[in-house]
This record gives sequence, structure tokens and C-alpha cells, in this order.
Amino acid sequence: MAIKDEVTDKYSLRGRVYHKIRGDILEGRYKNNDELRELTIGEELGVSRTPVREAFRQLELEGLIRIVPNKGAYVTGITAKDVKDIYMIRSKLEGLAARWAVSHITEDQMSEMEENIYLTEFHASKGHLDQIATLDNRFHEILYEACGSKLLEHQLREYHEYVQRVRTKTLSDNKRSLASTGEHKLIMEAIKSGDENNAEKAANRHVENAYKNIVKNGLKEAYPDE
Amino acid sequence: MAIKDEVTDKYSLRGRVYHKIRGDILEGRYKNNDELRELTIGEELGVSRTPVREAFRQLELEGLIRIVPNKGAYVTGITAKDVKDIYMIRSKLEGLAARWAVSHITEDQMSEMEENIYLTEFHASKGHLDQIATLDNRFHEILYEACGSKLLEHQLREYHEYVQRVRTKTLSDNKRSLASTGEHKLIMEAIKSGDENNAEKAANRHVENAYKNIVKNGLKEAYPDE
DNA sequence: AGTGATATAATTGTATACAATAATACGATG
DNA sequence: CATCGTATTATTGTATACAATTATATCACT
Repeated sequence: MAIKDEVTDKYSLRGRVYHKIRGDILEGRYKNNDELRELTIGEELGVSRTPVREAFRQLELEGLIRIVPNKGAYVTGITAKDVKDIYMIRSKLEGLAARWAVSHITEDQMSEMEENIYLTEFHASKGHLDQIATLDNRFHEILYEACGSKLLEHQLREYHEYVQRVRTKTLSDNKRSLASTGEHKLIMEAIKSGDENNAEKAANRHVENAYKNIVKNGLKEAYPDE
Repeated sequence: MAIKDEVTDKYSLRGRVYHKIRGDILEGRYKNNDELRELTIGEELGVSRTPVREAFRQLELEGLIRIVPNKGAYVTGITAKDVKDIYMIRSKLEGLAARWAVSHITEDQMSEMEENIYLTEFHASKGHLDQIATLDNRFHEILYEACGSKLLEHQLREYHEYVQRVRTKTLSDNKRSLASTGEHKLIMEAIKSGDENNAEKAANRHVENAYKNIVKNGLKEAYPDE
């Protein structure tokens, strides 16, 4: 109730609970193996156990918590190893997305991609970190939308969200953000020129390089080991 | 109640409902856009709306149904295009799994993989379709377990389940099952000899070939177009 | 004091009750 | 006869009640 009165009805109560807990886990506000009690969470958000339970079931399926029957729900979170795996998987899948985008991208999407890179170059030269981060996210979003596969789009978006925390942290490295923009440009140009093989390879390398940079800037401090 | 009394308590009521509906969708027992009513499903399985709703939320997250707020739940199912996308994605991810298996596979897993191929060759020569299908599934399971990544393992298993229906259908082609076993052997040998690049390529090609065979044997009849 | 049994409390699992929303039926009006 | 508005019904969303299970505390006994 409390929530429902305050804001417009963008989500159901269950939706709010789900996004709240999910955010708290992905942003690292819970520690690994923290126990989540239905009643406690419900009271914090001013809702009953029902929507909390439904949110728990979704988070369980997503692998962000694990539910022990008749016992409780425990935070699983994301480890340093997970981040590594996600980047290696993303490398392959963003490659596929870039390859497929060659034959599926619309004119509007192509224009937005070019504009995105143009703008990013400008803000990178000025050191505008916030804008760079937003544009970087948007570049990948455009790629996902342009690949022509709802399935791949959904999967990539999910992985992208999972590592959001470490990404925003690492983009504040100015040298990396310049290199990153250059790599975006290579992907865009390959797609524009219709070169599927190069588009795929460029996307592969871009994600691999992003991961290398993350390791260099200290992944271990941001995520638990095991 | 009805269910709980009949069988041992392997799953909660919610678990049963989830697996039941999921199976019905994946096996094609629902048509696309079929509406699922909480009360109806609950009555069919002898449970109340609560566990049904929790199952619905999971299926929604998985993308197998879509829930329109205050309206209802509608089957999304899997289309011919989805099958294609899944095979292309699987090609890349099984490649990764094979590559990672090189440095993560245990002795037991290696032995089981060799034995699996030996047995498959035997049953293929005799035309034992059921055994071949079981062993084929198991081969991929071993690969997933051996890759050393819970995340990749989970994702591959999910995709594998999604296309289970079309797989069992297509393996009844005897020529394909022989070729498939040969491809398994190539993957196994590359892993055994420690050749990461070849392991990845062999797995890529194996999944691509499996898809080509599916197309040849009539994918359109098994799945809706859009 | 330590150990085990039993009672008590806390927590989850499921069913039901109530509220809100959307679909449908029906009748008034032009 | 068509159309709009209203009443009714059906369905989902949420809260609460009860059942089952697990954790905790208490106390007797050695």
C-alpha cells in the first residue's frame, strides 16, 4: 500500500519487490548467503508475503537466490568467476548479434549507432564520464535490438545487467573509454559495410578487451571470490 | 492434495505445477496464445491458485508464457525461428564448453564420455533408437558438467531442453545418428588430446550439422512459424 | 556441566477471503 | 437496428488464515 500510493503504478507490487531485491543483489547490497525472510522483506516494502514469494520464485529461477524448501531463501549473488564466464559468453554472443545485425539492422538503428559513436567521441575528448557510460550502454542496446532475435536480445540484455556494476566502475578509466569507442566504431563500420565476419570478430574482441580492462582495474575488490 | 498423496514428495506443489505446464508447452500440447487460467489449472492438478501463480511467474521469466497484468497468462511457446536461433547460439556456447572442458574435465567424466561413444557406436550399428537418443542426451550433459562453469552449464541445459522435442524426432534418422556419433568422437578426442581450438571447432560444427539435419527433416511441421 | 527429549516459537507452504480490474451481458436511447 | 452506458460476472492481484516444517529454548537426567 505504502508504495502503491506514493508512485504511479508502473509495476505491480510483485514487480516492485522483484526489481528491488534484484537490484540490491546486483549492486552488492547483500552479502553472499544472506538470508531473506518473506515477512521482513514484505514489511520493509509495505506488502504482504504473497508478492514477495512470487518475486522469490523468479529470483530463484534466475539463479540470484537459492530456496531451500521449508527453510529459507539465501542470496547467491555474482562472483568474480561468474563475471569472467559472463564476459567470455558475451564475447561469443555479441559476436553473433553483430553478425546477425548486418542483415537485420534498420536504417534508423544504423543512424543511431553512428550518432552514438560520434557523440561518444565528443564526450570522451571532454572527459564527461556520465554521458560516456550512458552512451556505451546504449550502443550495446542498439546492437541487441538490431540483431533480429528476441531470444538473443533477451539473453544479452540479462548478462549485460548482471555485470553493470563492474562496467560503470571500469569505464571511468579514460584511456579505456577511448579505446572502447574505437572498438565500437570498428563494429559499426563492419555492420555498415555488410561484412559479417569482421562484425562478429570485432564484437568478440571488444568484449574480450573490456574484460581484460576489468581484471586490470581490480575485479577482486568488487566481487567475492567463490 | 491429490498429487501429494500419490507420489513421494519430490517436488512441492508449485514445483509440480511448474514442471507440468513447462512440459506441456515444450512438448507442444498447448497452442500458441492459449490462455491459461489460474483456477482451471489449479483444479486440474488439485491445488489452489497460490502455487499455480508462483509457477506462472517462473514461466513468465523464462519466456514460455507472457502475463498481461489483470488480464491473463498466454502461452508463448517456441517457434521455428526460435529453434534456429537456439541452435546457432548453442553452436557457440557448446564450443565454449568444449574449450573449457579441456582444462576442467575430470578423469571420471573423460571415461564416461569415451564409454558413451563406444556404446553409441554399438547401438547405432544395431539401430536401437531409444538407447541412441538417451546416450546422445547424456553426451551433451557430460560436456556441460565438464566445462567447469555453473553458469554456462545451466544455460546450455536450458537451451537443450527447449529443443528436446525436435531432437528426439530427428535422431530417428539413422544416417544422421551415425554422423552425429562421429562428431561426438571428434569432440571427445580433441578434449582428450588437450586441443582447445579443435575441441571448440568440433563442437561448433556438430551443433550446426544437427540443425541442418533438422531443417532437412522438416522443422516447419513441428513448430509454428511465427 | 553436558546431553537428550520435549515444548515453544519462528518460518515457510498452501488455501482461502477479499479487492481491483477487465470482460460480458443487457437494456435504454437515438 | 446500432450504439453507448451500466450492471453483472469472471479473472487476476493481494492479504490473511491455517497447516506443516524447522529452529530454538527449556528442563530433566546423568
